[in-house]
Amino acid sequence: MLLRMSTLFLRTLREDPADAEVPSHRLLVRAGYIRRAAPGVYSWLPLGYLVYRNVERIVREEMDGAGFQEVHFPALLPREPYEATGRWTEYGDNLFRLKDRRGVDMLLGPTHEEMFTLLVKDLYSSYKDLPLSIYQIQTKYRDEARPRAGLLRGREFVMKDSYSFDVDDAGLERSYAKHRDAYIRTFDRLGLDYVIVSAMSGAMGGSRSEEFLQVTEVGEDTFVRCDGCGYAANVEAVTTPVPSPIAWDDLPAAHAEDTPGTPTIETLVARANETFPRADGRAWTASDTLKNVVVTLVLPDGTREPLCVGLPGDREVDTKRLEAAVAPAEVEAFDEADFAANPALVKGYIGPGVLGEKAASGIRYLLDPRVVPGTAWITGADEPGRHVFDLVAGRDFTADGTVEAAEVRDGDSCPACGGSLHSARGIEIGHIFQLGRKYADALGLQVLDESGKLVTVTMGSYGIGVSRAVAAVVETSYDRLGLCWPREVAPADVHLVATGKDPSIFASAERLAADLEAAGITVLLDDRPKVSAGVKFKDAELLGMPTIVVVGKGLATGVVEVKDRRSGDREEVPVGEAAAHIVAVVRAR
RNA sequence: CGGGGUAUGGCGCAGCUUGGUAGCGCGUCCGCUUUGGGAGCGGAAGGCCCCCGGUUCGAAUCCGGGUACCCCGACCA
Repeated sequence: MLLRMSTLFLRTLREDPADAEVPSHRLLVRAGYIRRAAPGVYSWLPLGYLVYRNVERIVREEMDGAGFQEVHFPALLPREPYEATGRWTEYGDNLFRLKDRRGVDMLLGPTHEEMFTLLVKDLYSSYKDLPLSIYQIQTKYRDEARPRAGLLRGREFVMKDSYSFDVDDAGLERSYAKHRDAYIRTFDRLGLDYVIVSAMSGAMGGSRSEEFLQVTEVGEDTFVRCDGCGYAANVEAVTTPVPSPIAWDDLPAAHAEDTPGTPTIETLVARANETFPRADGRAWTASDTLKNVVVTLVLPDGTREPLCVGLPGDREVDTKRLEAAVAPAEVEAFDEADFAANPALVKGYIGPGVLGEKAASGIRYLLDPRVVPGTAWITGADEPGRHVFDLVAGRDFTADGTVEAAEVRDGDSCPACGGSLHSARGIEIGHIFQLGRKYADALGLQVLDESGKLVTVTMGSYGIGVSRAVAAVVETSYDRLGLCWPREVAPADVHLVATGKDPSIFASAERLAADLEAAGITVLLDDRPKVSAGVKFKDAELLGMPTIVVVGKGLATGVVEVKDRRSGDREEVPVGEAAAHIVAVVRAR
């Protein structure tokens, strides 16, 4: 393939676009790879589409290589299947809905679990047909509340989605593992710097879920990693190491004290140190207090119920973690009206005494895992201006269970090895789920097993953001001059710059380009006449082909210049050997 | 859905405080010169100044109301 700058449909921008901040967005627009068509909707220009197709090709090769079969569903879908699984309403405003001329509801697919499940149900009915893994590469539509960062979060985007179908859990485990391996190969080929983190399966149901996160500051997902071992988890899925219970034989009895004007943890700690100093001389801190945070859960059917989370006073409730823990319910703040409806709760002085399904308030009470039996706390006495000291978990109060809802902080203990966790950000480039039987149940996907009994199929769901991966690749490979494509996704192998006014220079460049093309190398030839060398060099750096070849003033001494875009290394090569040399450079990686 | 910011030629911006014929750089087109780091000179095209209303002799500018976009948060298989 030979592309000519003289005729290429391309306009590079000299300055950064004002409405783009993250590097991938800024550079893809500036270098003329994409243009915004509408909020969160982008058009691909020739160079961008070449990159996109390369990424898609790699994804497809790895899927096919793993033995998965490609199918293709429509993006325009009927309402009924989504009604059957409840997602017509569950998806809410995020679903692009439309009506046909007869007023029949349709939608633009946000994901295709229903369609895949129904297709398999249509055709297959025996355990002998399974396992099966099929996939598609398809445009998806989600009416995001806030699209951002160019290709990273669009309302239209391309996703590769696969689904596995197995008769039993062991089969699902194998299908999941195959996808996991295929994803590792895919992202390695794309040159991404990623981690695999444990994730919550959340509302999707199922037992196991992992995300592939490209590590970068501009990512939207927060995850934690352990310094010591390989543990990594999405912040929603981090588990707290549970301390051993402590014997309470020697602990003093609980005693309520007057602590007027202490509705917050700060005021409480200050008052405690002033009026009730500890016997051992150490000062009270927020972590000695037990904070009881009440929220309202909104269930999918609209029912509202209060929930109280008890956690050490030095930590806040992380709403995302709490929501992940109580999914599919959503979490809302507990407001004044809610307090009025629950007179047992004394705002600012809530204690375990009234909490729990069997206690005065009847409110379900869940504890942070750190609050193990034998730990002693200062907490609300359920009377205005009073707190209880030396209230011991297990001895003086119990709860309805535990919940992972406390914020995760840098330095927290690793649940795997006890080391220290630290947080980082990432772009979700892939996600693999063990869905289980949620969709098969809802849509009635069953097969006959060996004994002739109907069994519900168990499924996995696996996604790669293909258009997002283009942006993710950029995030790993750019510098202050512009893009630096990895060879496998670059629009062309070589950017061949002809600079000078002597016709013999252009003739030499043409010959070299033809030789390279004949050898199977893709070439972007800058054959623009009357364009200064500086402009051509800047464009070559901005556009980011992995190898830049300059045919110019060196020709007088019989050499051309070969530069590596990423390292900046350059060497001079005799014209006669140039083609062979460049072929070797390109093939080396 | 909350908070902040912005809206002026293809791109990046000034002008607005204090109302008076819309400006700069880049890009584009023509001519000449130039050709190894976003060239020089001369000429040219291109603008409902986001929209609607108000004040005024006169509004890009002042006032009121919208809308859109960007960023942060909430949300996000």
